[in-house]
Amino acid sequence: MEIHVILGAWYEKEKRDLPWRNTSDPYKIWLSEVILQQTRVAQGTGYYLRFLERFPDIFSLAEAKSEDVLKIWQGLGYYSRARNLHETARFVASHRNGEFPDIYSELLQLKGVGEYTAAAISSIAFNEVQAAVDGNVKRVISRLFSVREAINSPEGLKTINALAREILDPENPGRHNQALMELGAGICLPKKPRCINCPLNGICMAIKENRVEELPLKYGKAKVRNRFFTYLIIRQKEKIWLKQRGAGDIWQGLYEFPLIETQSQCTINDYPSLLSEYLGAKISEAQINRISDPITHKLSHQNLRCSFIHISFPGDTSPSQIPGAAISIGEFGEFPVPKLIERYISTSGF
DNA sequence: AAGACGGGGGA
DNA sequence: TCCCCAGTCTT
Repeated sequence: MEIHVILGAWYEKEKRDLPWRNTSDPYKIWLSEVILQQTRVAQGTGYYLRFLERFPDIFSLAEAKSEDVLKIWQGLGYYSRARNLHETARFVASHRNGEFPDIYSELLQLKGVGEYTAAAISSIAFNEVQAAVDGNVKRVISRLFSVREAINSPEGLKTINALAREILDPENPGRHNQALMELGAGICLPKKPRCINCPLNGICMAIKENRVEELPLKYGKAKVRNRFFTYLIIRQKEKIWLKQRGAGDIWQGLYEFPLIETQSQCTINDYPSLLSEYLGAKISEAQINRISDPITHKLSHQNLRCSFIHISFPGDTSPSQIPGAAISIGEFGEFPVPKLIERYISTSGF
């Protein structure tokens, strides 16, 4: 199914009831968009309601004293927004007979109305097919398509804008834009996104590639990805288990011990369930010989926190679920392994 | 392309 | 503390 269909249905069901969503008055939509520039809904809502109470239409705003406009704005920050709002109101009132511009290109000429706000107003108030790309949308799109470029670089922005236009709902651009933003504000969060509740989690490229936490990329600071590895050094008599790494990740083709990767540093308490799940067998504590202190291994683009758990099976039987294959310890030197593994073995032994 | 512009809230 | 928020304007 098309993205905008899923998204639209989700939005109808989950959208918040916000005061500016029950109007098609461009004055009110314009006001809400300006207030919400770099401002959270929770912070802006009270200002929106008080502003409208004091200046219910564009003429009352146009006739107001600038001190009174700023007074209402007091505490909200970015006060140029209030000045531009006032100036634009006077312009529209005097030069356009109070009629708000109704197309993107003209909205863009207004003071304080940039690309995002022009697209938002034209799509929401006038149903013009324009993609409104704000911080939420940049994040959602970059994850949805696993965009490799930084979202604050010119190329990255071009990519995001192009994708935003592609997935736009031509029948309902305003609703679609708001749905994308709603998703970014409530589900596709900067940190700890709630992918489990996301209507698009089945088609999200970042989820598929396990890159949700590191996206969106930002130019300026080198984003180093943190990963948490727990290696299982599994021995039975003179045998030890190794596993070859697959494509699409570091160390492709090299060998290492069976590995459990977690999203965060796991503690001693996590191991029993983690191990039994991974090996498909109950691991009694007696079989765990040693757990190393975590080692940090730095790659240019990743920080690896690695722990090693030494496990032995004294008898002749071992779980059949162990990933990889058992080799004799004597053959270990014949297998290519990452530096990290080599270093650990040379200092700690098997 | 980079900096200025605010204040609040969450981790 | 740091990051980010329904961005825009200026240099």
